[in-house]
Amino acid sequence: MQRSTHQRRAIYRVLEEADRPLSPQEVLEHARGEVPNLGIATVYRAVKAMTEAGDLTSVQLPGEAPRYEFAGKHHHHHFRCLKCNRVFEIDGCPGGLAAMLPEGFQLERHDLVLYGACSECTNGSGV
Amino acid sequence: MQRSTHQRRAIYRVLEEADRPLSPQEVLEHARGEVPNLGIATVYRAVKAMTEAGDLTSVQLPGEAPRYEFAGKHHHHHFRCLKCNRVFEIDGCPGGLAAMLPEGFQLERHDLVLYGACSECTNGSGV
DNA sequence: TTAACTGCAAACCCTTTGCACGGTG
DNA sequence: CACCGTGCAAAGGGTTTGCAGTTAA
Repeated sequence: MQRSTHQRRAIYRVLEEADRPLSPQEVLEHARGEVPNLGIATVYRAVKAMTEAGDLTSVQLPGEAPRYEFAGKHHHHHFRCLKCNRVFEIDGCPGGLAAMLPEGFQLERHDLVLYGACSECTNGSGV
Repeated sequence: MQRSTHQRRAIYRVLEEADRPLSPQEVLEHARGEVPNLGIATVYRAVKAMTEAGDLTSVQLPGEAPRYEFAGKHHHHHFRCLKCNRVFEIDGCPGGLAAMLPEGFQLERHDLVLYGACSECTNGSGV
């Protein structure tokens, strides 16, 4: 079993407090508030271990490095802001995807990623 | 403007003859049939230039290296068969995606990837 | 002719690994 | 006390860049 160390608790807490998937680099920057000497290698090792343990899942957007969020959430998708590059969770899910498939194809799962501007980056249109 | 070189014509032809998106490495391997000393750097530079010129588009599936295909196709998505790993184009597109966004978010574009079994791999269920 | 293109190899970036020390159980 | 976990730094793998020679226009 895994040990509960100062570093891992900090990493866990950072992911817990963020309401969005974080990259290892983002985790490092946030967690250094608690553990100043935290190394990036430790973050990589921790998220890998937590993912294998089932506590985290990796969120992989096309062409981008993996981000991590807590596992066990309800089915959801992601939105990436093209200005600040942060990734947000989106609760909705379009229906009728199976109807898009050709004859004989069977749908098992799907990934949907929306791109645009988040509310903070949408200046001048209502924030 | 770009020059028409032996290497670029070979790279172009390889992508033209393939009926699926190719990775730079795959392009290199195929194109070396015509240009034995072709370097990987040249492939990267060529696909980058052709993409910027609008001749190619990159196809990026989550967690996978980018592949390239000819641009100018109609808006479409991709289906990857979990058994044979081939990627197919899907013509349909779900609507109402903007409605899934939180207040103040603006939708610009989206990526949808469907996973499952293609008709050839759906053995025992009607093929 | 001349400036873009190419091949090679080194540089880069992100991620992983090796090692000796520190801390958990 | 035994060993896992950590930080540092070096190694890896894939992509990009610098340079001098080549080639298209």
